[in-house]
Amino acid sequence: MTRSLTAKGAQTRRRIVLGAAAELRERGVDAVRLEDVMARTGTSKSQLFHYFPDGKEALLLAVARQEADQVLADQEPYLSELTSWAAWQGWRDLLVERYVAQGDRCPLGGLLGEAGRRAPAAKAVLTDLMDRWQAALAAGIRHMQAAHEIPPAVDAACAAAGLLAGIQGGVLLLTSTGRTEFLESALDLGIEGLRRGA
Amino acid sequence: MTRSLTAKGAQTRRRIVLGAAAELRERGVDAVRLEDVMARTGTSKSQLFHYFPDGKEALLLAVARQEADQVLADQEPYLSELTSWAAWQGWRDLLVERYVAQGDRCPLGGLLGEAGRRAPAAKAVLTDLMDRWQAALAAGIRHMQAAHEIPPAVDAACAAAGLLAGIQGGVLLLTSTGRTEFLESALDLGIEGLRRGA
DNA sequence: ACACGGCTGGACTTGCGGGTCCATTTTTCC
DNA sequence: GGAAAAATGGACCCGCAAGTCCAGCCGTGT
Repeated sequence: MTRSLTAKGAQTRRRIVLGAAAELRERGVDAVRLEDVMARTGTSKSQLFHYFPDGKEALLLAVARQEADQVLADQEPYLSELTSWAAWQGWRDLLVERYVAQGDRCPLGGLLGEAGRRAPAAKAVLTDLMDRWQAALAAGIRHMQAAHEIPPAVDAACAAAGLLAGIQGGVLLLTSTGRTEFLESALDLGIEGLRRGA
Repeated sequence: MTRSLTAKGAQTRRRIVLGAAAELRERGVDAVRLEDVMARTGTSKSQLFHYFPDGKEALLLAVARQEADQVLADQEPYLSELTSWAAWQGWRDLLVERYVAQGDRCPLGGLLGEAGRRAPAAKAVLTDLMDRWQAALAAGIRHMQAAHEIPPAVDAACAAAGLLAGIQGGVLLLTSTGRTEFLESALDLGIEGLRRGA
């Protein structure tokens, strides 16, 4: 993107993005203040605008990209290798554990809500994330179908979409109500449904 | 709550809440400005603070209560009478139709996200809504079990939780990506799962 | 009718937070 | 070593929107 970045500059930029991401998780999208990011990262306002001339929105967009990649990376090594029921179960457990540990801090939850309306670019990042996520699940389903573990009648894309919806809703309800049953039930029902060919 | 309300006063108050609700749907939780509510409802700032002395947060809380009740009311007459597969299907279709029509405006989506963190009262409204919603679904499942349409091994509460998670995620993804497949798949898979006893 | 209390209008204050500017220091590169 | 470019510090500006205040209006009851 922006050329001419000193090693020191790149490091500072990275520090800003990471600090902003942490601040985002703690405070929420629209409660993040540039001042907080400055304090956490030990930078000044001129630095923020030096590396992100388009201001807050551009910074948050960079953070969104970072977090979106992280969401998928956090599901490895399971997500890319959903080739056995054990892998599915491991993936399920990892997901639950991770989001329970996160508590009410969802890195992208805020963006999903409605922040995307004023920031179409952020919306694009989110839809792209969901596309990749759904594709990974669908690939896993097809692997299992090839291994005759899931009936061929199952539409992989549809099943993946439904499962993904369950995850998102489960996480949403986890963050807002503090209860894990929604996420766990959604995952268990979804996986059990695959087994039975729903 | 507030006593000594003239008929005219009650009407104005109601007008404010309704107008604020509309504004909330259109602009989102934290993008709502008191000024917008004033313009839409033809009221002045002193009126807003007259009826809601605690300011914006109290107003939005009143709106949240109103909208939460509406969400359940909108699912009638199906939600209370999930006693046949036809009723389940009708409920499913109604839900999809309603949210698709709403487009990217979700009355409570914003609150679910993270607004609840700074407004615990709003959070309580949401958890209460989800409780009632889940209970209604569980009741429907038990009806079907009594009619031997759903295997008795199914845990009604868990299945309802999973289904609800799918709905929330489906709506969330509908509002953020514009695609209906998530909501539809989640509902179809959930209902199909009930049939098969997942 | 008249007085009291709720109702309404609108100007004003205040604080917060994003964005700008420029002077200074540090790095890079020839 | 020195000029040019990048990195940094921090003071300043500005608009927006929540919340305050008070003066005047209605309508309700005795």
